[in-house]
Amino acid sequence: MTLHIYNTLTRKKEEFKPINPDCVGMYVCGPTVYDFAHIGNARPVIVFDVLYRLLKTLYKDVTYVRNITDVDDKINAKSKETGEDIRTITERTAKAFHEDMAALNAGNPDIEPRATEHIAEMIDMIETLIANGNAYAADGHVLFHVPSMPEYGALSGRNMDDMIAGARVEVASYKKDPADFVLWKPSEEDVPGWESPWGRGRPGWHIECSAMSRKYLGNTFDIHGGGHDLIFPHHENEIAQSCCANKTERFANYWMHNGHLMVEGEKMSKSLGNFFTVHELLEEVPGEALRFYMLSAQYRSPFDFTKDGVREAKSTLDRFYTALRQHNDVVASDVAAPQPFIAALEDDLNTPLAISQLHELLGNFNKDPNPQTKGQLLAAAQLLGILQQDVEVWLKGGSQENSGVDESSIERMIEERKQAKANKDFAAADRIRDELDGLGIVLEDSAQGTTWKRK
RNA sequence: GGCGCGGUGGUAGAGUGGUUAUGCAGCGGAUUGCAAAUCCGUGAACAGCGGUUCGAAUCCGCUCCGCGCCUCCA
Repeated sequence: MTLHIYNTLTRKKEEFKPINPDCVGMYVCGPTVYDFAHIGNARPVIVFDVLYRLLKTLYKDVTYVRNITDVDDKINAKSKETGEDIRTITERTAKAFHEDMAALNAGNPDIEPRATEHIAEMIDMIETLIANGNAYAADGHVLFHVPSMPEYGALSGRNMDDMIAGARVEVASYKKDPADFVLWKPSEEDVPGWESPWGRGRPGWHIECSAMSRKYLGNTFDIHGGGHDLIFPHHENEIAQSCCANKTERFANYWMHNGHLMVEGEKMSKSLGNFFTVHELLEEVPGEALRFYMLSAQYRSPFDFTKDGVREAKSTLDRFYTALRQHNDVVASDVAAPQPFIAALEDDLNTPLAISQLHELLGNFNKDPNPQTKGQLLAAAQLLGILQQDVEVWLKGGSQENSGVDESSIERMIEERKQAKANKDFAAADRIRDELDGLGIVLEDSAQGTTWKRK
């Protein structure tokens, strides 16, 4: 089995053939930094982190680029609303984003370019587009002229007539064609702006990805990813800009899009009160549980995020960690993840199937705790980015840091219970166990003694 | 209106034209002072209607239902 990827461009699962087998390039659309990342923002981060881990085992070198959008009208609006300086907002939000994603065990990309640091590259690209006859300046704006690109619409599978028919937005007077989109727009005094051949202004939404991906990955690269909703218009417009500016037929060879999140069966929205930021969820659930939960469905499917689901993911991880603790004395061999597990991931990141392999490994390990199986289990888990932390920290930290008992009192009560058991005073022993249970502490007796964990 | 995706057992969620997904929950058993953890066993599904086929939950068509996108939302 080799890596196969569902390509939005062709609507088929295809064998992945990198342009250069020694160095795979991947670009994923990153956050606009104006507010905490919500749980839906976490899905692509986790999914492409798993892909990155997998690619690194398959290829010598992988370059993963994920941008930070720090110039955007939503940021401007936020600043106007709170009075906070724009730079302060973007710096603080980017930092929070990194912390939250780290808690989800998602590593940083190799390169994380910021839009504001690549204005010159964007202006350069826009000038090329004008020179090539694909863009025009009007009213302080620069617009991409969609009819100048006959192939426009290939990614999203739509044609111009459909779009005009379905258009529900007023068409600005300076547009030559209703489908034309903004590359550059003028900035009023109180809005961030940069000097340009078209006056003081700021870039449109799509141009940063075209400019920055070209700078770091070249005119054509392997994989471009992002949320399903970005297919149109964002990615469609990126393709138009890049192919016309670079005079190439292909921008990215493989387009991957993750499905959206629902919350408790409903669309996540602030008004419904089911809007969760990663930041607030991390206060009640370990990031690893959120990550594992997200991976329980294939990345292209819509995902219904529920609190019950998170709890189940957490207790499943408990099972794995409990087994690892029980056989703490077994030293894991340095082996690769088993082939069926790899094959599942290579099949368009079939993480649910991969997880079922993980369960099989767990069963084998419980039956026969040997170094080989433990090594395989940990190697497989590493690719998913789970089961890498200290077993005691996981089991004793749990999700209830606030349950109010400290470790020394727990140890003391376990000692008391041990005495009671030695005296065959089972009523007293059970009373202690019940008391601890009420505090969220579960005891596990074994021949080696008693261990505990938080629920 | 246009384009696209999906409907699998109590639940979450894979999958293949004919043979057990897997987890959770349930039921029975082993183990345990009793539990917990673990192990063994077990029931249960492929939205509906047609078609192709020796055979379809898996391919095709239609119907019903749900969802997404259609200019700045991952």
